Amino acid sequence: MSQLSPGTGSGSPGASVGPDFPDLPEATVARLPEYLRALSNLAEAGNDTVSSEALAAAAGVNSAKLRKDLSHLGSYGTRGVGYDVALLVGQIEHVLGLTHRRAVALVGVGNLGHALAGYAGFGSRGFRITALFDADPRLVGKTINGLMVRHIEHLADVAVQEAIAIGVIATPASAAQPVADVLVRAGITSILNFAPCVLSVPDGVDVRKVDLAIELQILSFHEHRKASLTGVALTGVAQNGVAPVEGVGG
Amino acid sequence: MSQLSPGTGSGSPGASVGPDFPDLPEATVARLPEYLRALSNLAEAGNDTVSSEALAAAAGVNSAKLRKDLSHLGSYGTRGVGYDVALLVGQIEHVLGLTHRRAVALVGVGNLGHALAGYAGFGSRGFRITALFDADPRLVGKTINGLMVRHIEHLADVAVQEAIAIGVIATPASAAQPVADVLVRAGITSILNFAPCVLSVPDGVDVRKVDLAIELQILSFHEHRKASLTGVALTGVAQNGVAPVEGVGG
DNA sequence: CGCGATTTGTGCGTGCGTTCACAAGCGCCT
DNA sequence: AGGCGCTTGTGAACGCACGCACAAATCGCG
Repeated sequence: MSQLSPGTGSGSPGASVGPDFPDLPEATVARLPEYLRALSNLAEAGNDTVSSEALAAAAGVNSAKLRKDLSHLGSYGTRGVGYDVALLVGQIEHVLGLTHRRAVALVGVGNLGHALAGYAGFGSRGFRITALFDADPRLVGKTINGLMVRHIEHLADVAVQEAIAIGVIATPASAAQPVADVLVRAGITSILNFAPCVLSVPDGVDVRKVDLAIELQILSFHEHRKASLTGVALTGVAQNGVAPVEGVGG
Repeated sequence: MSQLSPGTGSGSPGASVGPDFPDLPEATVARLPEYLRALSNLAEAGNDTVSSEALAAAAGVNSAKLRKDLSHLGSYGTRGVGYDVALLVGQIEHVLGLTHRRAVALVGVGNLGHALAGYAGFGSRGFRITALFDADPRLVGKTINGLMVRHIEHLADVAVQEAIAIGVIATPASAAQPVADVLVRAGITSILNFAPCVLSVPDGVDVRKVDLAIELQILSFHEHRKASLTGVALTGVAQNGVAPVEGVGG
């Protein structure tokens, strides 16, 4: 996934070219958004500075890990004091490329796509869904959240015109690969895929996949395992400090 | 052979309660659902057996990794031939605890929750949302996909009565922690959290988090990085055979 | 001005996950 | 029956990530 590659020379390089962090560990990158969210909350709560301990707790990680993560993007903390919240917010936003709101194209306005189109959480965190597409003529022309659904054949035009670099696929699995091909051909280099299938894209295009059923299946495994354990050790050998559940088993 | 946990001698090895795989690597567990999906597709396509190479391609992973993953659950392949698709499907389903359909409670029937309640992908992959809850009286009583939305104060009763072990939180972030507390108190031990916040739960309760904005922010980072790179190395050192993007750059 | 309390930044050991490479095993063909 | 090609299963090496523990640095106070 982290296979980077030049080429795909797209668009204007003028605006915000900086000597950024090409070697940030992927695990760190995945946690930065979490820190950013926690920091935003802290900033809203009026906090000026925050210690690594407090921020780590708010982000649900180990404090040493947090410090190491942040150290990768420079020294923005003060020993004995902590981190400047506003400064860190700005820095993380810069690293994540969130200094300007990014345009997102959403393909597939079915059940899930409809919800995503109306999801407020995107707008407040650096993204704006600027175009909706579908192949179903019954959905084309419909307006969702003030945005009209267009036929997917117009995707390339719109994507280029509105400088859209991120696409979201919320179609059935059978349609996902063709849609991905269209997205790639339209110059989109980042895809968030909600369809339960593997996408094949050329190098230089990043794909992240979110599969809701898989998440549940992983939980199911642990549930199954826990059930086996309680079945085996039914005597109640409380080997962990789980709080007793009240009002159950009656 | 993969000798797993010789102890835990629990009487009957016959039916379904077995000393399962308590030490399966977490990374492997996270991939098993992907293998299962690929295998299901292969089975539907009429394939009887499949090689690790083919299955790995269908699941989007390295074949060595796939073999090692599968080896953790026993020898279900035949050298020189491949894996028996049906057998492997059954085995993975067994390991993941998907031999019976699991009941899921969904809390928060807003924008996203509504979509999840109607998402067909759950039903076909081992889960059934059997109860919907919300705190908003305007939503309580509404019927979604043939299921009535109940007030969250009834969650504990319903969860116990219907033996629900998995809960999905699709509420705003501000409501997520109280909802999680309610779920835990109702005896639910697995939570899938769509709210952008960290949940605090007692030991023994598993939480998985899906944050849609974070996924986009991770993509944004790579997008930003790619943009910087193309800005720096604009000459286009095409060292890979990436398909040229047409009609971009205007 | 110096000292102690506090917190960052990081070197290092450890464990996990990934990948390579190959021996072992299986079926098929002659 | 025997050999050959193919595929699995796994030992071993490698790299990454995590967490501990501590030195370095800063602030506040007497």
